[in-house]
Amino acid sequence: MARERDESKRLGILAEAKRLFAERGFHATSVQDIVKGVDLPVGTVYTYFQNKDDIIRTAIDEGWSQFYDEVERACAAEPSPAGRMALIVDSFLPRLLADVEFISLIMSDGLRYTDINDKLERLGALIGSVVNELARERGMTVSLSPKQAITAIAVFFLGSMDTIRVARMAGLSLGERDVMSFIRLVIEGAFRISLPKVAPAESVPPDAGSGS
Amino acid sequence: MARERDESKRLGILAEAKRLFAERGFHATSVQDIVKGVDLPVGTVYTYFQNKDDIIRTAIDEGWSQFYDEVERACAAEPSPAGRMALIVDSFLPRLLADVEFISLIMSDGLRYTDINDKLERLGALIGSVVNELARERGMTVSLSPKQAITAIAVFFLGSMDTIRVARMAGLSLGERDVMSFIRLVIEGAFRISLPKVAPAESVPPDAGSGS
Amino acid sequence: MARERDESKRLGILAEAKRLFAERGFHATSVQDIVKGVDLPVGTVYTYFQNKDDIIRTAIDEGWSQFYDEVERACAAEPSPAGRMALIVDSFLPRLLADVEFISLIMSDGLRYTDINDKLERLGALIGSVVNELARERGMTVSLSPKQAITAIAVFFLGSMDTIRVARMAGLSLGERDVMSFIRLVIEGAFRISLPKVAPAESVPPDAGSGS
Amino acid sequence: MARERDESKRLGILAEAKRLFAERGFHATSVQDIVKGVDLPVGTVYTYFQNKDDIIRTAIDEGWSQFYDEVERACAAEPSPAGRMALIVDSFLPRLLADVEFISLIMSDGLRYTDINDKLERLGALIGSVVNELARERGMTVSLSPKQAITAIAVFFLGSMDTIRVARMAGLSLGERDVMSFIRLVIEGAFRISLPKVAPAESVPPDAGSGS
DNA sequence: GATGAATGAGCATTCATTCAT
DNA sequence: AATGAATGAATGCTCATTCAT
Repeated sequence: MARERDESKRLGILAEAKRLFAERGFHATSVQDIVKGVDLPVGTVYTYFQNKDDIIRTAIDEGWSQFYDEVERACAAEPSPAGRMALIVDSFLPRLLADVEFISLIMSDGLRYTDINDKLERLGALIGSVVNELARERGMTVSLSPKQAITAIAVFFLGSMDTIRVARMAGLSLGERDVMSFIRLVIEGAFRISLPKVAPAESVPPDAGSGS
Repeated sequence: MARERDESKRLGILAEAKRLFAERGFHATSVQDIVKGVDLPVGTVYTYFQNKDDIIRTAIDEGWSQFYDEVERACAAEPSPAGRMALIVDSFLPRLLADVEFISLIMSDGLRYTDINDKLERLGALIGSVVNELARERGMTVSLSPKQAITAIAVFFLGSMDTIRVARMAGLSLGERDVMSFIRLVIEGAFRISLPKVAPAESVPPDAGSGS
Repeated sequence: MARERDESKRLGILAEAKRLFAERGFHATSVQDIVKGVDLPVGTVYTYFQNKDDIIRTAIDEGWSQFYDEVERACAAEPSPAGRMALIVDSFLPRLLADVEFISLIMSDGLRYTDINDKLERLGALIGSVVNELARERGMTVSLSPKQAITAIAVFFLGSMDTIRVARMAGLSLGERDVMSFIRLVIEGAFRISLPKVAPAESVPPDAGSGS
Repeated sequence: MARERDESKRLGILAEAKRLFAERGFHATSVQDIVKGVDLPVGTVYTYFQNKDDIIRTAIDEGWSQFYDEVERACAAEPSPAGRMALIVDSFLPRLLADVEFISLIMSDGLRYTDINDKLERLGALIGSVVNELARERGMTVSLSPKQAITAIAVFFLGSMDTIRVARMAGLSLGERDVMSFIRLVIEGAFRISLPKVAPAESVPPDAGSGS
């Protein structure tokens, strides 16, 4: 839409901001830090963004939409519930886990700058429906109320992210692999299905694997 | 002979700092903000703490030890594994949940200022042993490896905290009650026991129920 | 396109800083004092200098180079050793003496912020060579070892500066004129030459006569 | 006069203050630094001294009187002018040189807190009279006016101190030994006498050799 | 008298944002 | 539109001195 040159500046600022916010936090990153990392004059930031808050808001919103759109598209293209579940667990969850610092930022400072409500409810509903369909397909009666189901999803999702992040920062001997294998175990146990083994998440490059 | 160090001042600073850190984050809270809330001159802070970092570190460390010591004492006094599990779920988890903002601070900014490794490992080990004893008592074979077990505990623990925090901040219609009931469901399902119903956590005053 | 760096601001800050440092010392002069004297907001200082140390360092380095370059140029343009000696004694020494407070600052606090080693060795070598050439021209054998010569130069140079400064600050009845006449006496006695009488140094305006 | 215990505290504060002032300068040394080094409560300082200025003033005044009294007594006890000169050069000058940082402090910050006028004039007069007597004894006519003589003394004295101090701090390869040998050379040349060689000044312990 | 906590103005420096160029 | 110097309130922290104990 805009000139190519301009959009690349905007994206450069966004990428560097995201990187620094994830690394040091929102408050510990100055606007001057961001432009230094991307070799642009300060003023430029205010051509593309209203203010510092707008940078974090945009980074979250754009990352999230890209991610969510892709999840939705991929799920729509996948005929079987089990396949959709495999997609979520094997493809999308690792991508989120690879970007754990930034997702955590979304869940902390981000909450002050974006409305995350809709986003979470849509994602929860999507996962919830996959879960329900899978249960139905497997001839199981869901013993959880809708609210319990959504709670379960939230606890597993946020718990996974947080476990990885805290373990990494605190130097615990728990990693992505352990969390992934635990999640698979839970799902395989709950639905009595067998999810295919996939390449370990560690092979996903940290900044390319996820748009969020 | 000189004026004596006034523990109530130290605690006042600590409490106000904890409150503000939880509310706005560490960086967004200035030392002047803290003293303003407790009506003390800036200099006083530096009589009781080395610097701003020392405030957060102390708040975390003291809160954590108080909490952990109490958990340990209560568990030691409780003869049956099921009783210990009930204690954790019905007494200690709600206390943590009541102080969710601050626990989250510990798990984010706090990681840069305290060594949380030991703390988490001790807590994980304690809960792990309760889980194991309960399983043994119930005549069950534990199908999880030790690492899977610790992962499970971390995911449930951190996921519960985070779900409540995010839901609260983002205005989702999920609450402490939902998370508690989910956790009970999981435990009752896993061990085929029935945990007694207790008073809802909401009745616990936010700042008195937990030293953490 | 943006506003350009304003060299006059930089020089204004430098001049005011130099004045205040000389008057009260480095530690007793605050950055706010400096900007107050030159009617600029604090922040501006940090556009032109990295920090307070950088101000004193720059003041010393730039002043010294200006001074030294001029001495060197003038000496190179003067054919006879006696003429070079006269130049040093009658033109450059008075300029240093006129700026005695700041030179003293260089020799005290300055030593902690600049590398003065090179500067002094170059100046010492230059004066030393003038002394040697003059001695040779006058058919005298130098009875001082090189180290004794450099010591002599240092003692006379620093002693002159210090005598004037201390006398002025302590209110003694010794002045620039006395020190100058003593130095001339020593040189005239040592080399059996007669240095021309020049205008008294007091006529040199304190801040214009020397860049140092 | 006061109780032994008290006087030792006062002297301890004075010694530590002198050490720190010489090392870091007056402004860079806090009162709390001083008491920390001597393990005394802050309040004590204000029992013995009116304020921080009073510490430096006292350190200078007491050190100076002790030193001057001793010089005067020793000179009075020494019958020959040459002996008095030897005393000054070989005994008292090295003691001052050993305490060069503090003497320099006297000559810089010290000038703002003490009246040094009298001290310098008395010392100058004493040295001046030794010089005169020695000249008379050697059958020489003094070719310097009284003011020139006092200037000469000041330049040599302050120049020696400063040369050593600057050389030491700037890392030049000039030392006490060089300065001492230069001073002897000048005196021996001027009076055609031979001063006895003495133990090198480096052997004088830095803090015991001088009361100043 | 001895003590050391209390005090708050003052310090060097940063930073989001503006706006002259 | 692009630039980056300008701005000054705000930051974490220090410190000489006082004074309750």
